This record gives sequence, C-alpha cells and structure tokens, in this order.
Amino acid sequence: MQVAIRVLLPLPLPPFDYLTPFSKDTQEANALPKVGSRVVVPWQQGIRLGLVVGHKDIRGGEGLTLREAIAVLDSDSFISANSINLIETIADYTCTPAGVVLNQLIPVGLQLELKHEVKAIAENSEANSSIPSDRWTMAEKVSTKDLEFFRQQGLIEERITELKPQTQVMVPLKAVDKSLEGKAQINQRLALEALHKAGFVASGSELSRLANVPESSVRTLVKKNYAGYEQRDAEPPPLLTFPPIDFPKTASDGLASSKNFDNISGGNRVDRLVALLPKIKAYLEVKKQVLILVPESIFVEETASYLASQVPTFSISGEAKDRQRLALFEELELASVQKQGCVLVGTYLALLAPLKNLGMIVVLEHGSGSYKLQAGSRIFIPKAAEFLANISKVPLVLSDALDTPEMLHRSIEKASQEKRSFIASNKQRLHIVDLNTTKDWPLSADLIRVLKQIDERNRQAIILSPRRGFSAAIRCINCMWMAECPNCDLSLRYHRKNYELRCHQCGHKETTPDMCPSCGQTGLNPTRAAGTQWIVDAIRKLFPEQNILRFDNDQKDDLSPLYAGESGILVATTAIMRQPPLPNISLIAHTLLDTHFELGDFRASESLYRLLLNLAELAPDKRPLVLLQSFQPEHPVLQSFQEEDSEVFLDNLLARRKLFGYPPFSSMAKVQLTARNEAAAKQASSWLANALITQGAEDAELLGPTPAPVLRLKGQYSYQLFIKTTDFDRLKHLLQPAIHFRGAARVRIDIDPREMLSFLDE
DNA sequence: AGCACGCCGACT
DNA sequence: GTCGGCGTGCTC
Repeated sequence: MQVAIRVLLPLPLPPFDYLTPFSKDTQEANALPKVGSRVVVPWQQGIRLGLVVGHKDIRGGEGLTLREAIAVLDSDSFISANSINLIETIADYTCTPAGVVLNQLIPVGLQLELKHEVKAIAENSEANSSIPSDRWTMAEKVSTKDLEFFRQQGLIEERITELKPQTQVMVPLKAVDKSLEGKAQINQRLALEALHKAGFVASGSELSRLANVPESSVRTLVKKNYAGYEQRDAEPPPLLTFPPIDFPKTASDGLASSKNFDNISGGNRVDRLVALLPKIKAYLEVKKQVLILVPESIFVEETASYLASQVPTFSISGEAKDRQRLALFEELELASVQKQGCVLVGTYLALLAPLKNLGMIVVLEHGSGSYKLQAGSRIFIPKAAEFLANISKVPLVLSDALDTPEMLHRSIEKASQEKRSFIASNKQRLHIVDLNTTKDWPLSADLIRVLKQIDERNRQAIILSPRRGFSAAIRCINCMWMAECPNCDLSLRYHRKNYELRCHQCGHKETTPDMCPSCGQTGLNPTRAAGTQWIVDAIRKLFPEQNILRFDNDQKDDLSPLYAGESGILVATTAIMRQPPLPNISLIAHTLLDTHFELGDFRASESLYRLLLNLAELAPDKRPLVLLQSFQPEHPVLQSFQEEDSEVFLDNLLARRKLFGYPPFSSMAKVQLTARNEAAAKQASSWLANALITQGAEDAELLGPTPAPVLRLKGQYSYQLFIKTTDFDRLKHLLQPAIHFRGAARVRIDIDPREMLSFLDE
C-alpha cells in the first residue's frame, strides 16, 4: 500500500495529494514526512512551499495521477497538529478553503526564497542531453515539460536550498600600506583602520560616520580597492520587545482576588489586566504558557509592557517584520522545549504560535469589532480562540468592559462550569446636549461653556468628530448637485487643505471645482456634517490662544506636549482611542453621536454602548465630563447608559435578541455577490436566492437579495443576501449552493457577520 | 492566487 | 496578420 501526503498551499484552495519524495540514494520512498512539516512540491509551472496536513492511503492506479513532492524542509513539525486542526476547523466553520486560513494565520515560514536545482542521474543519456549529470543546474533553465517528464521517469535528482535574505556589507580588502601614509591620505587611512577594527560595516556612509571622515574618502578607498562590498546573510532582526511599565498602584485596589472566573467585565483595561494577573501567574508557576490575544497591534504594546514588569513576556503583531516573527517562533519553540512558562501577547497572528505547553488562552476586549477579520476567512478571532481552547483542551478567559450577549448566553448555558466576574467602576459624569434646541453648530453653547473652563483652568479636552476632513460632502446651493465619487456610490468628503474632494473608500481625489458642474453657478458649499478640520477651525476662532491639536488618519499631531501635562484641546476621530490615555483630561466630547445609532443593525446598540464605555479609557484614572451632542437625546442606548448598570443593559439586550431570533439564538451568514456590471451582480444574486430556496431555505431563513448598502464600491456592484437559521449545521447545509457558486459574479460568504448594514470590503 | 487558454477588438 | 484586453476553468 502506498501512502500519499496531503499538502496545503498558501493559496485559496483545499489541500492536494502528492506522492512522498523519492530518495535517489536508497531507491525507496523516504520516511513519510510528518504532519506539520513543510514540503516543496511541483505546482503548475514551478514549485511551491506547502504544509503537510495529513496522510492518505492510495489504491493501485490512483498514485499514477499524482505528482511527486520534491523535498521536505523540516524533519520535525514546523507547526503542531493542534495548529493544523485549528486551520481546518476555521476553514470548515467559515466555508473557506483551508489555504486561505493558512495564508492568513501564518504569513511567515511559507514565503521563503527557494533555489531549485537539478542534476541528471549519471548513467542515463536521455536526460543528459539537456541536463548535465556532473553538476547542479538551475531548474528554470530546463523546460517545465522536460522537467516533469524526467521527474516521472526518475532520471533526475532535485535539490532545494533556502536563499537566506542577503545584505550588502563593506569589508576591508587590503591592509593599510605605505601609499596611505601621506598627509593627504589621512582620512582614508583612518577609515580603513576603523573598517579593519569593525570587521565590516553596513554601508560606506556608516563607515564615514564611524571613522568621522567625509564620505568621499571612503569612496576613494573603495576605488583604490582597499575596501569592497560583499553579500552576507542578513542578521536576524531582534525580537519585538517593549520596555516594562509598572502597573499603576491604584489599579489593584478592591479587586476580587479570586482566580475562579472565566470571564471578566467592567472596570478599565488596566483593572481587568490586574485582575487576570494571579490567574496568569498560576499557570506560569507550573511552567505553562499563556496566550493573550488583543484586537489591534496598538494594544500589544500596552499589554506587553504591563505584563513584562511581572512575567516573561513575548509579543507578536503585524508590526513585526516576517523575519522577526519567524525568529519569535523559533524562540518560543525553544522556550517550549525548555519548559519555560511565558506569556505571548499578540494579535490574531499569535494564534498559530508554537506554544507546546499552552495552559490558558485569554482574549482581551473580546467584543471588539476589530477582531473580525475583514478578508480571507472573515473569522471572528474570539471564535477562533474558542476553537483553539477546545482543540488544546485549555480554558478560555474573556475580558472586556462590556461582555457580549453571545458570551453572556454561553455562561448562562454552562452555568455550572463558567463563572463571570464583574469589576464595578464609577459612573461617568455624562451631559447630553439636545442639538434640536440649539442653533450653535457644530459646537453647542454648553460645549463652548465647558471648553472655556478647560481654557481658563489649563486642562485638557478631547473633542471627537465622526469623520476626518472638513465636511462630509459639498453641495450646490442652487441646484442641490453633490460631488460624488466616480468609482463608488458615495459622496466625496471635502478636505479644506488644497480644496480637495476625497473618497474615503477608494481613495479617489480631485480638486473642488470653482463652479457647480451641473448648473454652472458659484454656490458650492460644504454640508453641515462637520469633520475634524471644521471643528478645529471653530475652536480656534473661539480660543485663538489655546493649543489646539488634531489627531486623525490625515494628520497625527505630536501629542507629546499633552502627555507632558500641558493644556490643550485635541480634536480627533476614534483613532485617538488607540493611543495611550492623556494625563490631564477633564472633558471628553462627541460632536455628533447620531452617526453611531445606525438603525436596523442588531448589533448597533451594543457597539454604541461599548463606545461610550470606552470613552472612559481615554482618561482611566480621572472622571472627566463626558459631553455628547445628539439630535436624539432620548435614544434608548443613551437612556440605558445613564440609568442602568451595564449588566442590566446586557440582560435586556440578550432578551431582545431572543425575541427577534438573532444571534446567539440563531446562526447567520451574509452572502455577497460582486461584479463589474450591475446586471450580472443582480442576476447572480437572484439566481442564488432561488438555488437557496431549492436547497430548502424557508421564507424566514432567507433575507434578500438586496443591493448592498453601498451598491457600487471601487467600480464593483454588490448585491447581498442573509441566511438565518436556528442551527449552525442547517446554515452550512443551506449555504452549499453559495459555496459552490460558479458564475459571472464573485461570491463572498461571511459567517457571523458583525455588521449588517456595512459592506464587505477588502 | 496564478496561470493557460480562448475569444474579441485595435493596431505596430 | 499579431498584441493584449479579460472571462473561464483548473491546479494533486
């Protein structure tokens, strides 16, 4: 019986079968490559690096259709069986090919530069005609057709070597000699001596700095062949580390010392981390490793810095270069072998880290929308963490200011095993301004009044605006024409700098026309939807002496004076929520909260509530005034936020979800069909809707098809439909026609969509 | 994803 | 006549 290997490639495809590489020395198949090891396989016209995810018995003739793997890179596993299990579980759950998940979760280790060489086996003359048998030849010199033929006939040997990243360094070529002893050559001599002493330098300019000589002297040295350039293996970069920061003393006050919980909510980020610490330390004491996931790379730094003051901490995020991540994986491998307890803090890229002695998984801010991957498998990372916890048989601990209805539901279901811990915190000082009763815009009289106090008392304030730029759109006052994006069905945002009109989705830019392109008159005005630029202008007019800063994706002012405690008013988008808290904040204001109300999305009230709670994170150890401007001051979420405990809010939320049959009481999927022309997308969506009905979908289970909230985006038209079932297996069953859809439109499936109104974009 | 094949319109 | 646009189909 022959055994084939199942190889997963980092491509949007399922695994493929290959024959095991054939050893030319023993004329026998090599020992079966282990599951989890990397193999080089022929792929189309060239070669590819993939991962062995399984073995498969093959019968008789079946083996003839398979191609043969070329080389095995790892004698042991590159990633563990648990990790492969996780990849397959996520692929299955999200209805995406496993290769997509692999590519998304291990962006390192499978993208190596490989050198592929061939050599004919000596005795044979047939292959000799194009491939020498006495030396290795680059495989690309041989036609793929010949290569495949010789390979099948067993006439060639193949060799794969990893090409390590190279750097060019400057090295000394000659010793200092007489011709450099003259007075005029003093700089050249100094440089050469310095170079001999250092051994090598990264560049000529580095040597000139090192020896304190002009660059021209170094250049002359090279010209005279005293020094030259050489290619060397690049040094592996140092691991991503952050300087430890001690926990604030106050943070641990009054917190439950119990380790007996599986879920923490309430308090602020530092409170929750402190509460987790005893539990983390308990695992490290028994030499276990703890995986801590955070939603965005900016939180890696904060979390790792605090933890590093207490326990051995590693970190990983997209900020780290590929080589750094590879080096980290090697380091963790070593820590596992040596049975060192350690903490790994990271974004979703930490999920497949080689933690062989994993003891616990912690998901911080587990309700954060940033955990929803926006492309590829579109998995919600806390869900993936749950899978990994089950696969590795370790506990999962979740933490967030506000628990999610999903997790509340889970702990109710498993009441006997799972316990929730709630950290009470002070209520925010909240002031809601009714924009209907004020004519002042965009700053209400109330807001101006408190800003005046900030100004007089030398305090700090953050004013949040719903968008960057000056205004959401510009419109002609005569004919109501509005500037729109040529690629998307969206209005162009007006940026006052350079009078630019910009699409915040596709990046299209144009200059604001002097006259209305529609009616030809001069009457183009920004609409009242104010952005950060407008707010800055408005504040500057009122407080010309005040230090006014801006922080959004267009302009990130240097915040260090504010961190040093200086007075100032910071106008920002929610981008500021990813920065460390400012020390002297006494006001947090939002100019127009209504943009977060988003009617019709069953998660909108939860995310608004979470946003309001997170405002407190901007000044965790203070109690600043929170001033919210809104046209709907009576909005139910604002009412609950003021009147109820967050636990009560959550209970009500869960009850409402149950009433309307939304998750966690149902499983949902969004299916989006996208095409270059609108008719194709529309037709595909109605065809698919019919196919879903044929598959058994009932009226209540199928919503749509409807045009996507933004029909045209980046020149592509999208239609979408939702499937909602009471049971996940049924959802998967109904989705079959969507999974296997072939047609003129591209289909994207999003399991557990987070936002119903927004669009899938990549 | 990447690549080939095939079908159409536009041009050295 | 060929070049190159992209729609379609396949990859062990």
